[in-house]
Amino acid sequence: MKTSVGIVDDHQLFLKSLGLMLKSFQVYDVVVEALNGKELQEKLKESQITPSIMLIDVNMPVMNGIETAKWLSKKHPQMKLVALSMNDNDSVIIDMIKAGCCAYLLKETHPDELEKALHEIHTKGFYNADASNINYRRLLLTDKDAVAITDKEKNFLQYACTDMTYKEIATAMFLSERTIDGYRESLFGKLKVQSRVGLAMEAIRRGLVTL
Amino acid sequence: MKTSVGIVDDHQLFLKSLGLMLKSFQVYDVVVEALNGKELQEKLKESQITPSIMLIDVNMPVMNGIETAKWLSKKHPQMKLVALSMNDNDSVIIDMIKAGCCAYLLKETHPDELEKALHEIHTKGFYNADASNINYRRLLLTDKDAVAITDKEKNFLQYACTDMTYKEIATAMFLSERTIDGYRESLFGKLKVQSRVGLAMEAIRRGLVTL
DNA sequence: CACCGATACGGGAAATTTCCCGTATCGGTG
DNA sequence: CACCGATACGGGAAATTTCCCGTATCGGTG
Repeated sequence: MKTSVGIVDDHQLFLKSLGLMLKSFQVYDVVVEALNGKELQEKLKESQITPSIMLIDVNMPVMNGIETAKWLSKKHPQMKLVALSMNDNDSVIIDMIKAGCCAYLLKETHPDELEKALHEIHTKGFYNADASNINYRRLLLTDKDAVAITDKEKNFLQYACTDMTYKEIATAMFLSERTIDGYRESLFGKLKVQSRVGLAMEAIRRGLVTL
Repeated sequence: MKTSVGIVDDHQLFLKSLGLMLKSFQVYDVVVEALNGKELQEKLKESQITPSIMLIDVNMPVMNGIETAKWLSKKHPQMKLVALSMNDNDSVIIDMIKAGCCAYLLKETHPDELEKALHEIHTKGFYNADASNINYRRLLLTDKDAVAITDKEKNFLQYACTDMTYKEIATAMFLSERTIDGYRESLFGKLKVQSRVGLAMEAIRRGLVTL
């Protein structure tokens, strides 16, 4: 019997063609396809299908890969989750692993590696992309200084990545300039930067704000 | 006889699976696959193959989509070029069209639309993604204020998207602070921003600097 | 209830950014 | 050769950012 696989990816072309590729591996059946986490939730509930393996894109509208992985690992703990992404942004990899993914594959992976990965996940339960250049040591290091950013700070970050002055931001957030100043100082420390430009860049790099 | 197609995309998974999808349309033969423009150049020269249609990803390392499209339209003017991208960044679309692409498709396009597009391109020579939300009016408007950015300015932009102060940037570029100041002022005008943060954001948004 | 951490805010100085005023050189071009 | 646009640079003021000093409130928690 073939192994059932689900795919969630907002790029339809990739979603469908990856499905074709999985089928070409002969041993997999694509039983669910969705464009984002929300759609996946609905399809899983409706169809009562539970694939053994789920390939999850990280960047998706409506409901992103991290939320999706969290939901799946809570709702279907036996399901093997595989994160699929284009950028090898460290903090995102960590988040996906934390959210319950047992493997992280880049989209520049060779199909053969995908096949090998899926096979190992199915048999051994995990897969380490040793061939890829993911540096686990660096990962753990960055994890150590992975920091908790409050909702208010995140909100401020959005404004900080803007042409607005701090005074304008304060007005927009209905807060005093001094309060804003506190957020800034706190974030400078957390993200290890020294200027607003550095802050904005780091925020984008970490995916804390969407451009 | 089947129509010959080439694909250039740095994401191997996408490259290969898209190839499978094209084959599944029955009337296309994928004759060349490359991970970037440079590799494509070599493969085309070596094999002496000239596909009728070339699908070109915009974001690629080594040699990106714009350069690749320019080279192809000069070297193989009869080849139909199709830009393939994930973001619908206006200025990039314009650049790809200018570089000789006769169509621009997003990766979130549905496979049916891709099939339709390829068919139209093959028969009529062009394709307009009317179903997609590309707003041509907006495109032309942004084109009007598309501005020429000099190499020096681009170099400065890289530094501006950094934690460095202008003084440090000046030192790093072996120029006076005043000269740097001129670049800044010029770019503020060209990109219509009023602060360094705004400049940095716009630079990233337009793909002028890579994060 | 005393203490603490999170949150909000004020005053002010130093550094940096932004914007204005100029000048000088240099390679075309009419 | 006079003129012009591109490039490089200097001086200085105003605005903004960055960083320091505080204080006050409030919801837990020992």
